[in-house]
Parts: sequence; C-alpha cells; structure tokens
Amino acid sequence: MNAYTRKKQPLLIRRALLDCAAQVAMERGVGGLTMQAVADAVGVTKGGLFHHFPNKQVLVEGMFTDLLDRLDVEIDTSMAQDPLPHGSFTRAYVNSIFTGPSWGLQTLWSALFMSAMTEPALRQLWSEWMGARMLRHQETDSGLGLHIIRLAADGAWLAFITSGEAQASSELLDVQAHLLEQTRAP
Amino acid sequence: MNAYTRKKQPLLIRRALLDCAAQVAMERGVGGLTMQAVADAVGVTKGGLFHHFPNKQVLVEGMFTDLLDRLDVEIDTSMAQDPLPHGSFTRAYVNSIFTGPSWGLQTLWSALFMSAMTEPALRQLWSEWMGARMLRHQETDSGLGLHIIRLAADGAWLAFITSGEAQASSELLDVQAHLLEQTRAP
DNA sequence: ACAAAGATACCTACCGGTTGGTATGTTTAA
DNA sequence: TTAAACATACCAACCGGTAGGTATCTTTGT
Repeated sequence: MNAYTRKKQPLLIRRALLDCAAQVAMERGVGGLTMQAVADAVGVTKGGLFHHFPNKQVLVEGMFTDLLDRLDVEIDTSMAQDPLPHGSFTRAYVNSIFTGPSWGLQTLWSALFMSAMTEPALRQLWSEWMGARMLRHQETDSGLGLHIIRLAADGAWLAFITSGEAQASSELLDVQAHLLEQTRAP
Repeated sequence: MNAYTRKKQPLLIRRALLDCAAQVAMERGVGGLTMQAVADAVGVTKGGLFHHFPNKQVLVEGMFTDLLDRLDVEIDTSMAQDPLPHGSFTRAYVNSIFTGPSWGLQTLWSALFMSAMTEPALRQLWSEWMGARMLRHQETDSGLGLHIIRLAADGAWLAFITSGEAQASSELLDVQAHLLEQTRAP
C-alpha cells in the first residue's frame, strides 16, 4: 500500500498543493502568492502546507520544475513525430510555445512563468534547462538562424502575455507558420 | 516664484522620489520595493512620500510612465537619423533594446521592466504604448517580417535577462546585426 | 498475527517583523 | 493668514515561519 492508494494520500495532496499554488500565482501574480492562500485553495491549513514544503522557496521551485518536466515530455513527443532532423528541436519548441497543451498561449501557465522570471533561483533553473537542451540538440539546432527563430517565439509569447490575452489569434498563427517554415531554410 | 525656484522644491523632490524608487526597484526587485526604502533613499520621511504619491500604485505607475517617456525620445532621435523610411521604427526599436542608453541590455532598467510586467496595470500601459507606436508607424513598419524582427528583439532581451547577464556579448551583437540587416529586406 | 513503537501527516495557535496607510502636528512660503 | 509641504507617531493587516499537539499510517519484534 503506497502513498497513492492508502486513505491518507500525501502525494496527491502535494500534487494539489503544487497545482493550486500555480493557479494562485496566475490569478494574483507572484507577489500575491502567499502560503495562506495556497493552503486555503487546497483546503489544508498553513501548517499542513509547511509540512510538505519547508519554506516558500521550495514550494515555488517545485512549481517551476514541475512545469519544466511537462515541457520536456511535450517537446520530446513532438520531436519524435518530426521526420526532418534539421531544426527539429526548434520546431518542437515553437509549437510548444504557440499551441502546446501545457505551454500554449491560451494556458495561463505563461503568466506564472513570466512572474517566476523575477526570482534569480528560478531564472537559473530555466537557464540550465535551456543550456542542457541546446547541448543535446547542437547537431540539429545550432546556428544563428534557428537561434533567432527561437528568440522570436519567445518574443511572441512575451507579447501575448503583455497584451492581456486579447490578441488577434489569426496573426499569431501567421507568425507561427512563418517561423516554422523558416526552420527549413539553411 | 514657482515650485522650481523657491527654496523648497517639491517638484524636484518628486523627481528624486521617482528616480530613487526606480533604483530601489532595480536593486531589490519589485517585490522588495517598499515605501519606506524609497523615502529613506531620498532623505524624506514616509509621510512626506505619501504626500507626493497617495498610494504605492501611483508611485509605481509614475516610475513606469517615466521610463516609457525616455524610450519615446530615444526612439524618436534614433529614427531622425535614419535615412531609409521603411522599417525605421523597427530599427530604432531594435537598437534601443540592444544598445540604447536607457533600455540597453546592460542597464538594469530591463530588470525593473521585467518585474513590472507582472502587474496588470503596467502591462496595459506598455500595451497602449506599443499600440500607439504601431499605429503611428504603420506606413513604414507594418508587415509580418518586421513584426517578427521586433518579436525576436524582445526575445533576445528576455533571454538576456534570464541568462543572469553572463551571456556571450559577441553572439548578441551578431543577433542585433542580423536583425538590423533583415529590416532592409522586403 | 498482532500489538508495541515509531514515523508520517496533518491541525491549532501563536510570534516577530514588516508593510501600506492614516491622523495629527509643525514648518515654510506666499 | 492660510495653504502647501513636510515630519512624527501610530495602527491594522498580513506574511513567513515555528511550537506543540493529535490522528493516522508503517514497521518491527515476538
């Protein structure tokens, strides 16, 4: 009888804590992310929350690595379906940012990520993730052209966030298509 | 004898308040921006600060619009020196982001701006600024290609922030040059 | 098999410190 | 004199974190 199937399910609570923390951060911004609010959203007391996460930083970093893990599997599955090696990571990256289920523009995860960029510890996590990925795909995705395409995808994502999510989606699709097409060029 | 020339110079105090608020926000992040710290930095009591700015939000928005004004004049002067009309705004925008005095990557204003993006009120200010600029330069800077170039510049800026300022600057110059060159293409 | 022993998973109650904000006094300039 | 420009003193709310207790689960010894 593991922690998932017994009557008290601490791992499920932990998961709910992580999810609700993300939701609270999306709704009230990272400045409004308080331990009390997270605990209330799950239906646990603050003491219970501190049992799972010894301090706030661990909580936030937990949210973030969780997000990175999802992005990892999303990109890997996307790349597996791509027949052309050259630029395959860049295409998967672009698609994840624009229309991916957990990173797509419509999801509010973006807002969380944005807020998270404020904190140095999280920035380093992101930096390490990207560095590892670039090292892994240097055979197929190095070069200035592909780099700029990835930057443009980041910029589009940033623009979406700052626009208050009321952006014309048709223009976004144009951008996405144009970027994807450009990954085929030398 | 107006407010600038008399011995007590409230408008100068207000200006110092704005500047010091920006500096504090850069040093300690927007989360660490406290009214007390701003007042201390200027040498005014907190009550005095609240005399000039009725609440914190007004103070932060004041900082932000101030920043936007600087960007405005920076871009205008940059455009005035550009002989080619087509893409002139995009080039000025790219240059401001990469190497501009108040918005350049090395300045810490970027970090402040980044943090500011978390708050919806400031995001709207930015959105309105960009919207007005695009309307103003639609004759010379509309089109998908230039749009993507601007997005890439935003992305480069974002990447710089997240990389912890230890980025290889030569690569950044390559990106800048490549983007500028591409504004000349149809 | 089963109870003792101990670890885990919470809750209640609280603390020190900080924050934005206010109410009221005092000085300065016109 | 009078209004603006400050200073002083204070407050209510909140925040991250801790202390100590209780219920529940797991392991261990026999």
